[in-house]
Amino acid sequence: MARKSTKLAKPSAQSGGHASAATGEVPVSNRTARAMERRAAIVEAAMEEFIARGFAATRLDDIAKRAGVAKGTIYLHFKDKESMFEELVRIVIVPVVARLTALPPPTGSVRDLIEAFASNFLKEVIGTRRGDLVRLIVAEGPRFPAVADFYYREVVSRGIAAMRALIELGIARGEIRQKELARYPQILVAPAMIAVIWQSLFARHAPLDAQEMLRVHLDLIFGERRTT
Amino acid sequence: MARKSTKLAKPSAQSGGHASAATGEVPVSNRTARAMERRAAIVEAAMEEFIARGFAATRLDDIAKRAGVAKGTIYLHFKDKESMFEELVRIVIVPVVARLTALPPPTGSVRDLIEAFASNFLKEVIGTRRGDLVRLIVAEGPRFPAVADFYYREVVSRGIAAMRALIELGIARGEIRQKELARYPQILVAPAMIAVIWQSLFARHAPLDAQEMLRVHLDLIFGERRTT
DNA sequence: TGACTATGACTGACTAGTCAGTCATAAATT
DNA sequence: AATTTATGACTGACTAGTCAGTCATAGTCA
Repeated sequence: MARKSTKLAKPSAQSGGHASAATGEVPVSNRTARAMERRAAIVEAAMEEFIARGFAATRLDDIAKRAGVAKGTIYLHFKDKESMFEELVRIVIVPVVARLTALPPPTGSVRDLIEAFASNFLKEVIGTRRGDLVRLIVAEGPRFPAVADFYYREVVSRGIAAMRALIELGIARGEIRQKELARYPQILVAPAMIAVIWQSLFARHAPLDAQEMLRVHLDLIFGERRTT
Repeated sequence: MARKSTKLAKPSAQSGGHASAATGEVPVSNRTARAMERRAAIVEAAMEEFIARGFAATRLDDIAKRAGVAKGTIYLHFKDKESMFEELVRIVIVPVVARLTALPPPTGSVRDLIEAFASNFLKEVIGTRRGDLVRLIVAEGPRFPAVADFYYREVVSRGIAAMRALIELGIARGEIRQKELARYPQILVAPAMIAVIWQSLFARHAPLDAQEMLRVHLDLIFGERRTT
């Protein structure tokens, strides 16, 4: 098996190396930085491919091509396809949760708080690649208990708890009438989730103004808003 | 269910032949009936497998084994794996829609109507194999435009229209306050969809009393119900 | 500073295995 | 016997994962 190769010395050079030379940009210098960049490229490419084709139908060759690396390189960063998928979810989800979690500025009414939250969710998730990831988790969850567990633990249970706290505050302050709502924070969140799914599946058939829908939903919970 | 067939009798002759002779039961005699039975068994088996593993990861061999037929038999009924999946969705969805559609007995309040609808949905879909199918459609939809189109056309758009009509009636009768709700019937349906997904993904982590949640949601829309 | 060596990140041809779809043959039915 | 239906061994295309070999870079020395 002489791997062969050697191939033509492939002098021409263009490649192999990274273009660094020609353009002279050479921003990344040391190896580690380069490796991190590649890892990021792989994660990005993998997300695109998994979202587009689902786990089983995604080819590692395609991920490699899209990331601009050789297939073997993927295995320098991830154990196998499955754990790549699981890590991928973590890598992408964690920062989103962090950002979404870190923004409760304890000011104003509960409705304002929730509205701020919703507006962020709208911007960060609905209709974005991130939203597609959520759909992907719904899709692959049953086959990846690890992913479903992670998602439940890190996103769902936290989100539900946070919403419940907000609802209880709203009830205490008299902003929310329906006391039972605290038992099912899912109701508060449901339209946002539906919006995520709708954008992935039906936007082409019937576009949905998610922002407006969420506003109407909040009006339903808090009562129509007086024109400020 | 109904793995059925053949089995029982199954003398020893495991063989392919059908036991018909031995027991003399010969329930289904003519070919067409037999063929229909087999087709149904294939559909049933395929649904189980697709739900459990997703489209790409499902093996036709497994479907055949589960259905109790040879792989080749599948190809007597379906052109290929892809069109089998598409037909499957139609075959399973159509009767559900028919049943769900056919039940508006024009009696009582709008809330009663919606409640009847919800209770049916609860019984027929949430937490059942059918609910899993819905999740599967959400999962595979983007890769099967034909399925997404069909589902939008036959289920979503009809459902939205029906809900909108109901909401408008409720508004006209003074049962529903929020007039804007008619613009987003999705809000009315969202908790039910969330319940479907929740049961597939998170029931093991945190069971959800879907019926109670839907009741709370209707209370939110119609106002708390007086104890009848 | 320039030349020489050591390192390990990277490559991609290759292997072993999987699975959709076929078709020659067998079984059942007429 | 002729015809229709069912079977399952088989094929060929495809792909996850491997690993011998390459080469850009970091490190060392003069």
